[in-house]
Amino acid sequence: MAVRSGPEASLTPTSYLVLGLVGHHGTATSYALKKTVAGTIGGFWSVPHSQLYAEPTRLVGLGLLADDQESGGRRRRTYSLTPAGRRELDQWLAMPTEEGTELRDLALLKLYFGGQSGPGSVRRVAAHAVEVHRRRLAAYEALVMQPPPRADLYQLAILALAARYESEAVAFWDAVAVDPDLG
Amino acid sequence: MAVRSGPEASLTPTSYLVLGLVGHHGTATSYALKKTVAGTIGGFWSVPHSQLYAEPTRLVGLGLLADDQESGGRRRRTYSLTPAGRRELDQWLAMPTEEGTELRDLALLKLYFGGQSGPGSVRRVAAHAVEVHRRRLAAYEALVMQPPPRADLYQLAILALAARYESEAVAFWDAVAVDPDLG
DNA sequence: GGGTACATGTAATCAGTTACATGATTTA
DNA sequence: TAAATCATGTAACTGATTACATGTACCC
Repeated sequence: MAVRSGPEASLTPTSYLVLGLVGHHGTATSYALKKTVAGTIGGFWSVPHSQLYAEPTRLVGLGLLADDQESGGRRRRTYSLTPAGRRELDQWLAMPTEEGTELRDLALLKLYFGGQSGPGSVRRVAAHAVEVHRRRLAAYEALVMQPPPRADLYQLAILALAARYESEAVAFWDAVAVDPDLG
Repeated sequence: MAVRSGPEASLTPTSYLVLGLVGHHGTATSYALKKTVAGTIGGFWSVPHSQLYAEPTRLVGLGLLADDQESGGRRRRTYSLTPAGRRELDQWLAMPTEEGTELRDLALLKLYFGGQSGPGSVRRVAAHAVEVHRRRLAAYEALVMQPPPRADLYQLAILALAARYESEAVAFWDAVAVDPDLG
């Protein structure tokens, strides 16, 4: 007789992202999740919108979410945590993780092979990366100044960390753009 | 009659990672790729080893890699770039990317929902994250001090950037661990 | 009343993950 | 010679991506 229970084996980070967002909002439609992701976490943990429709369906099947579908009009589904879903989420949130941060970045991957592409390519890639990170930095700073509704201190702290990373990235790529040989 | 050519539509970042590594080494087995990834890029762009066996096979099929299989012993396959592969890689390396960095981090995701889990959980998750990032920082610093063979300036610069991020992460999580309420 | 952006999904495909399997070397 | 670790793959499954499709509300 096992002590642990629940379907945790089949849950992915996306599952917990959905559970967490629904838990945070109390109640949410897929579209609401999409908006939240786009506005905040999306910057450091993106999910395509189709997943935000598919995943809640799965979670309902697992008994972790309840859904309430409108009978008229758009017939849209509103999700909320079941007690089992709340338990599963809490348990996951309390468990430290072994993995660190993955800095997934195609531009860094290209730079990694910069020795094969030559200074011209490196300079162009770097110049563009500067712009990309500048924009992101501006977006994060705007969010910190004018936080989205329902944002709490943890979320603001994370935005601040992300902003710090972006500002380092700007400096980094700028240096590369100025001197693509890293002389 | 199209001007562009090649199978670039079906190539993923993993494909280019493999092409780039093979190009960098001149010639490589899957195992060699695995070692390189584990030692360097793995920190910011990880790939499971099974992909490093499957992907080269696909690339051979697309005519971008050539393989040379030992007839005796381990019958291992050694890959090298074909001219088409070199062209495809160069073209990709020269093209700036729109996407920025994704800071994929399960611990940050948990912290994002920290308001739902309480200070106790947050503290424990943070304390563990400090350790994880400390170890990574140490590993990056060791690499910078004693670079792997064949590492060039670009690769060292990236390691340095990663190290800077890790040291910020240590500070960040340490602050959270000390004061999980972010008072 | 026609266009455009918002809103809400479904379907097909496939890369990536996880798990399994096993031969070759080294070490104790 | 047994154990452990290094080296080299294969197989099955499925979550994620990409593309398609359509309804609804607002605006000019």
